[in-house]
Amino acid sequence: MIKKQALKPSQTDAKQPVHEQVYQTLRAMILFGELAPGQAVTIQGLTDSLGAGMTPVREAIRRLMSEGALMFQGNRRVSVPVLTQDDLHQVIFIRKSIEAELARRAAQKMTPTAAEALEKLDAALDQAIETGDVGGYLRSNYDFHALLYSVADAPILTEMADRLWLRFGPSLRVVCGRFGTQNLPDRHKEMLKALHAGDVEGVARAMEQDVEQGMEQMAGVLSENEGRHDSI
Amino acid sequence: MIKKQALKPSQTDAKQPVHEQVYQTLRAMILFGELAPGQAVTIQGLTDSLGAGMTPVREAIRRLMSEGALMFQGNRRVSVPVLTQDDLHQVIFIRKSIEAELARRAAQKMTPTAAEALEKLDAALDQAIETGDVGGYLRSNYDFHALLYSVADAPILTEMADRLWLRFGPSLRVVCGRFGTQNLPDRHKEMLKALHAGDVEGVARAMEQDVEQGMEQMAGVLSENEGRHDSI
DNA sequence: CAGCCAAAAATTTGATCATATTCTGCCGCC
DNA sequence: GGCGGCAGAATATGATCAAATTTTTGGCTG
Repeated sequence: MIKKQALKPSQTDAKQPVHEQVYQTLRAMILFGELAPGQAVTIQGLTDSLGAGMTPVREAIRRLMSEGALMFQGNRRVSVPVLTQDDLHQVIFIRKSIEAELARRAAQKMTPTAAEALEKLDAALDQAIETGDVGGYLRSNYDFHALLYSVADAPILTEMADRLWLRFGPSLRVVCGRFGTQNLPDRHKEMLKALHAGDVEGVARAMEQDVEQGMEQMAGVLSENEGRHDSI
Repeated sequence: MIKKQALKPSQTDAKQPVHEQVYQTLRAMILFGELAPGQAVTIQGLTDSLGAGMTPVREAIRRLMSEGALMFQGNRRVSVPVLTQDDLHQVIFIRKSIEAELARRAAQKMTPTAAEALEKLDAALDQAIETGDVGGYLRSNYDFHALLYSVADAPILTEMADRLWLRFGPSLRVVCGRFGTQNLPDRHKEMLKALHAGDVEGVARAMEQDVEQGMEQMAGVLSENEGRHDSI
């Protein structure tokens, strides 16, 4: 079941509308694997656990459905989609293409401030890997990529990349939960080095490899599990 | 203003929920340029013109916003987005990548029935071009690509491609409305020929060129108009 | 006296909620 | 094992409240 946690209008949210807060909350839960693949999501469950009305919750769910983060099961049921092997290969194909381009653009527009922030995030990521902090790893890894996207200044590409993260987020959590963070590939060091050298294509190449390796590893783990019904 | 037209529960829709009908209606209006770039869209306007309640309309709008087909203007106004030169180049990049891959997959899974249907759609497209029927051209062209996607059997790639169509639909309509259908490139003939020859990479190449030429032509026209405020 | 800026009321639109209605799935009964 | 009712959840509506834009009006200045 979804744990009860009221929406807190934290300082950053200021006066965001409720449906936006619900959306952000749900999105983070999916992205960082707090909802397992296949788990059912009900409107009433969310109105209760989030303390919001039905209309905002409905809107948030529709939005996430349209982003592929939630799936409509035909008979008005909604659940977190289970990524198939075939789905994952499609995701891999697009991610490699889009994220390489985003990296290219980011490399051309990089500022010293942003580069420094990237180094910091990468350090946090390393620490999460060492201590085996799965949640921290997922967040740092996403933040690293997200920051790069924001530097790239390409809203349409960024939005599409974000959408893909939502698709494999839940499965990534499952994979990490099962096998730990130790052998996850991390090409961020190479990326940062190429960044400092001003090697645009090098950054793009490193990104493509980072994506490919991470995704292929996921594909390997998922293929072992395909068809099984156990979670975590 | 948006013209008044009640939702008709046509035979195909059968028992679709209202919010789905509203979504489909609005989507088609945007995709085929019945709403101009920059045009404002209000909830109350749609509840009146479509004869639906607020909740379904709200959901449909949220969904389309999340697809990039509608834009939130900050002060809770919603409008059809105006495609900038920069946006368009991002769209071009992804379309080339995704649609080439879709064409590749479609070529491998093509059936005689589907190939025949494609020929028919291409013929309809040619006729629309000859008679200068802009609406017919837009529809046939979309149908041609959509059929190819469905053959490719790659839901995630297809969904992303569809999303991109929604982004440039309104602008494409403007371009066609201004310059007619005569000099629009059309690589469909090459694509069909390669398809019959079983030349998978040839199909992908033809698709990439079809996309590139169509999009670049749009970019050229848009660049002339950039900054102006006149419509149509 | 006319024109203009600004402030405030009024209207329009969006956000949220409570409620009614419809549909789905399940359970018990025949 | 099939059929009908029952419970629960989703869909849809209208009412209500809040925000923003537009209009009006009053005062000031040239």
